Amino acid sequence: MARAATTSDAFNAVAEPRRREILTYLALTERSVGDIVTRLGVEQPSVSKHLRVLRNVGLVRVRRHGKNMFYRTNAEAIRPMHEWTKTFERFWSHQLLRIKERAEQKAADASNH
Amino acid sequence: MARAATTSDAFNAVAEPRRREILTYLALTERSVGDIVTRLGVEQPSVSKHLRVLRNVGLVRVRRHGKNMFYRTNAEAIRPMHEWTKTFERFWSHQLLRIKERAEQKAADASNH
DNA sequence: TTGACATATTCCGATATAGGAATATATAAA
DNA sequence: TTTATATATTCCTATATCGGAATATGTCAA
Repeated sequence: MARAATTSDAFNAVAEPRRREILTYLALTERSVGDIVTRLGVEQPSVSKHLRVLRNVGLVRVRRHGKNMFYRTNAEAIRPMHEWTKTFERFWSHQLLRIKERAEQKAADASNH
Repeated sequence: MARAATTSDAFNAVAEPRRREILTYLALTERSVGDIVTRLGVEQPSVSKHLRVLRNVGLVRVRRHGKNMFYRTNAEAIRPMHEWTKTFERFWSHQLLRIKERAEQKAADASNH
């Protein structure tokens, strides 16, 4: 067996940095493929292929208008990733707290020479 | 060029479902490799290889105690993913709001027969 | 030192990429 | 209908995976 397909879920699709850039760019407004190409400075076929992957996992939606295809981010599809990472939030808070406490302890020890 | 290495960053490492399972399991307490093996029901070499990847990107920390290696999740390394997904939070809220509004409008239209 | 246990690494094979180049498809304009 | 523009797809190749099987490494105990 090989690595899971990029189109198997949002986690795999988003592992590619270019695709994250595209999602960020398309979050506010829909954009044509040409706009994405000039914004990212990437070859057009490359952009189309990335969009294909994003579309397959529901991370973007498309609309045709004349010769143009307008893509926009479907934020809802990012939500499961947010939820998963969120479950670790309390742990990094704890870690930071412990680091802070240790630093303060150290400072107190130092002032008591 | 091929797909980026799983060890290139947290996004790539976490794309693999088994590795997400491991991180979840190791979030609360450190665990030995053997514990992970029995918990996940996966071959030991497979677990060791996943742990290797997670370790390379800083998602887990290790400590040796006798014959055992105890791994624990380093939540801090998940934070960048959380931050990235968080930037889309307001968009899915908007989308949900729009869906809700549309549903209410539809209900109102229906009641006005 | 030898044996037992815990974990890591290597070798294998099938598979899926990403980018580049070339080309195909679709729509509008002349 | 031909031409131009926008986008998508195909073909190519190098590369990195994942799981399984076998084996290596490391540590403790007798």
